[in-house]
Amino acid sequence: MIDLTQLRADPKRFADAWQCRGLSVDVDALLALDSEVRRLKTESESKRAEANAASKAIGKAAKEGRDINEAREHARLLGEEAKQLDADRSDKENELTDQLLGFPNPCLESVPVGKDENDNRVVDTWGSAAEFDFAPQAHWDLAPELDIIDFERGSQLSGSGFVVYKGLGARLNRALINYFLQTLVEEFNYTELGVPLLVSPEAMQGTGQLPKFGDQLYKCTDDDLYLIPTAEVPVTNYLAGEILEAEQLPMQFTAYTPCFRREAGAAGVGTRGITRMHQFDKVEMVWLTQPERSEQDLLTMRSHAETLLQRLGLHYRILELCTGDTGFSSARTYDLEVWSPGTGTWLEVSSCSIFTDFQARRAKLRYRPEAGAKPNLVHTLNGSGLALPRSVIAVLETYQQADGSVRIPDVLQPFMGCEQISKHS
RNA sequence: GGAGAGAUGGCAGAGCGGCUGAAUGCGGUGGUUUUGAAAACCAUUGUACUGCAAGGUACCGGGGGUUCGAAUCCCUCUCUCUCCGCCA
Repeated sequence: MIDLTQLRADPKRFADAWQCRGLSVDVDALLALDSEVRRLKTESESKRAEANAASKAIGKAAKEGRDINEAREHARLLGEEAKQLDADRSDKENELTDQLLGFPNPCLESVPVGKDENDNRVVDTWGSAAEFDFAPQAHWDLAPELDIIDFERGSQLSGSGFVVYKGLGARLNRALINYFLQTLVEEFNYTELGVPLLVSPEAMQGTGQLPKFGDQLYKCTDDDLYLIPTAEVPVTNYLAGEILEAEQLPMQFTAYTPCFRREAGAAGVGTRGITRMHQFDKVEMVWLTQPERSEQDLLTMRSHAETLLQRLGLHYRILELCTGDTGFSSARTYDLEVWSPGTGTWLEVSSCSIFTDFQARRAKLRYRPEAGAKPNLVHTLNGSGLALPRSVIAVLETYQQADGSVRIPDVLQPFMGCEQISKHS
C-alpha cells in the first residue's frame, strides 16, 4: 500500500508513476475522499470528547447525590451522535482503504518506462549457449525417455500442470534444492526457515496477493486458508506487526517450499513440459532491510542468485523489467532467465524485486533507527534462489549427451551421489 | 473432535461499571552516592491517529452488544494451557 501522507504531499508524482504502469487514476477523487475521512474523524472525535465529559460529570453528580436524569438523557444523545459520525467515518475509511489496496507500488525513477515485456531491457548476459554436435532434445522428450519425469500419471493424479518426478529425476530436484539452500545458508549468511504452506488472508494481503489477485490462489474455503503461491508470503509476513532493532537489519531469510498457482487464464500458453506448473518447488530469498541501503541490497541478493547459476555452468541473462511489466507490489524487478537449449527459449528462473515500504506498510514491519527513536517501515526484498522446474530443465537440456544421458554438473554431484543420469541408471 | 481454565503494558502480575492508560514487582533510561562497580535512593519509562499548541481520540486477544459511562457485565470468534479421544 502506498503512503497517504506522501500522496497528499505530491499527488502528481503518484499519478505519473501509475500512468507509467498503464493505469489512469483519478488522484483528486482519492484525495477528496481522504479529506472527507479526516473531516469525519475530527468531528466524531470532538463529539466523543463531549460525550465522555458529560458521562464523567454524571458520575460526579451521582456521587454528590444530585439528580442526574436530565443529564443522562443529554449524554445519551451525545453518545448516539458520536456513534453515528464514527460509523460514517468508518464507512468512508474502508472505502478509501479498499481503493488504496488496489493501486500498485510506484516504480523507482530509474526503471525504464515501457508497456509490456517487449520493453524490458537486457542488462547483462553470462556464459554462452551450450553447443551440440547433435540435435538437442527438449526436456519433455528427454525426461520421459530417461524415465525420470512422469507426465501422464501426474495429470492422471491431479490434472494438467502436475507431474511426478521419479528416481534420479526426483533426486535431481532434491539435489538442486539442497545445493541452493546450502550455498545461501553457509556462504551468504541466510537463515533458513521452514514455513506453513497454508496461510491466512491477512498474510496474503501483507505481501499484496490479496485483495487483487485472489483468482490466482488455491483456497481452502472450509478453513479460510490459502495455499502459498511462493514462500515470499509466509517468510515476509513472518515478523509482521513487529518492531525490529536497527542492529538486526538486514535480515536475510531463505526457505524451500512447494508453490501453488492456479495460473487461471494462462492455459495453453507455453505450458508444455514443466515450465509452468500448478505446483512446483522453489527456494526463496527474502530480505528485511533499511531504506538507505535497500537498492544496493537488491543487487547483492541478485548476485547470490547469479552465483547459483554460474556454479551450475548455466547460460543466463538479466532483464530489468520495464514499468509496464513490473509486478504489482514491486518497485523494481530483475529477472534472471536461463537458456534452455532444447526448447530454444529463455526461461525465468529468478525474479528479484525491491518492494520499498509497500509490503512493510501492509504487514506493519517496522524497525527502530536508533534506541528511543520512532519506528520506521523497513524495506522488503525477495528473489528466487531458484525456481526448481526450470533449473531442472536447464540442467537436463544443457548437459544432455548424444546418447540421451545427462551429465551431472560438478557442484551437484555431492548432492546427487552420481555423475550422470542414463537410461538404465 | 469432547470437557475445563485462561488471554491486561518489554516481562511478571493486580484490577468493587465512574477518580484506571491502568496498582505493584522486575527490566529499561537518567540522576545522586562511589576511585570504579555493585547495592541503595530519587526521577522517568507503551503505541497510533489528530492539532501550531494546549489538548483530543482510540487501544487491557479480535468483533459485536448492554449502559449516560466497560479492562470490569453479556454474546461471538481466535489463540494458549490442562485432561480425554484420534494421529504422522
